Amino acid sequence: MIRINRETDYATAILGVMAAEPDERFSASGLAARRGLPGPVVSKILKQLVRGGLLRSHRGAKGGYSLARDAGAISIAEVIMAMEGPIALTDCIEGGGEACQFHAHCVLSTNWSRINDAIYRALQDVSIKDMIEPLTDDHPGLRNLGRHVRDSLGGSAGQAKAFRFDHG
Amino acid sequence: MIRINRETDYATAILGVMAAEPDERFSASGLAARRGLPGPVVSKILKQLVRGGLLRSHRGAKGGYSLARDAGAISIAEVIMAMEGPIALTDCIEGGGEACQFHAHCVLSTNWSRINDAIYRALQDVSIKDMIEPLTDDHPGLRNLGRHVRDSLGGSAGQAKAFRFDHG
DNA sequence: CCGAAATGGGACCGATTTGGTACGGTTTGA
DNA sequence: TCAAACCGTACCAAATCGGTCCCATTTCGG
Repeated sequence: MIRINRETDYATAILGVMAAEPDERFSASGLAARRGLPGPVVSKILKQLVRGGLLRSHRGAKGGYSLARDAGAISIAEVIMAMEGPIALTDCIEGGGEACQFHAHCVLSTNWSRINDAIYRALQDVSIKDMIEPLTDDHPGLRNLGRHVRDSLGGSAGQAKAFRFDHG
Repeated sequence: MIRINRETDYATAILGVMAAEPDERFSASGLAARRGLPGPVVSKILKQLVRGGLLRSHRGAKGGYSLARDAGAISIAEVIMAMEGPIALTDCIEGGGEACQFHAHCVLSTNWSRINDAIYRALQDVSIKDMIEPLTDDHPGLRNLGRHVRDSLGGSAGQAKAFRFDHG
């Protein structure tokens, strides 16, 4: 239902805690306690974020997790992709057009692709840092959101590509 | 995965066919044949769209479905809501804040709400009519998209409300 | 050198959602 | 009266989601 799953939501919450003290090193259990979330879930999420390149992990005793980059440089779009894979509203977009089993409506797919593009760029313009502070009227990152959406819609013909996350 | 479900996709395809001949009356089986979709599925979708007020139905022989309003006045947001219920990225938004079982991160919920708001308004500005024609650079509906997104982000403090569809 | 504290990588499971089918009832036009 | 349509709803298999558990591996510290 145009909905991100719960783990992604938790992920932003966890990243929010870490963003407040960027130089700290956090253990999974510590973060779980801080957010009141079940330990195993937090652990699972953290592993995923490491695989996505958003966190760095340090093994062994006194190990833990820390942000891989500045919180201002981690976008919500990246968090979603790390947790859920490519951002693709429809099967058509995800499959690059070949997934339309019924080949039903490829006229529309270009426009779905544009909408997808717009949403992606909007999410790309909101960072973890933005999320942890109350947004004021003219927060630069968020004002740019609108512009990028407009730009993406004015661009050349739709390339029906999903925005894939490089998990490698 | 920030993904609309397949039936919603089909719904836009079906509405697209109907929008091309606004005065026609379409049977479920006819539409299914035209789009190459399984009959029962199309039928199910059409019923849902009637309940959502987007289509009018006419029973009996020579009956069928027709658009309840002009195709330019039916937004993608409405289609999604008719098919999938309220547009709410997170549980928090949907439940009005009380659904946070772990009460984890209500600092962030306001900002999620703003993002949700932006996406909703963007989808509200794209009509079925827009979807059936290749979008040019400065299609008015799509240019407005960006502006509305910006407006929603500049607004007053976030009211964490889902955009509910009145199914009654 | 050993043990505790951490992460890494899975497997696993119940509950929900999704995608699709089926069937009996009701309305309407010829 | 009969067939063409819609209406409602129940049903089902498959996929996804939310969450737990277990064990291997790494590292620090005494």
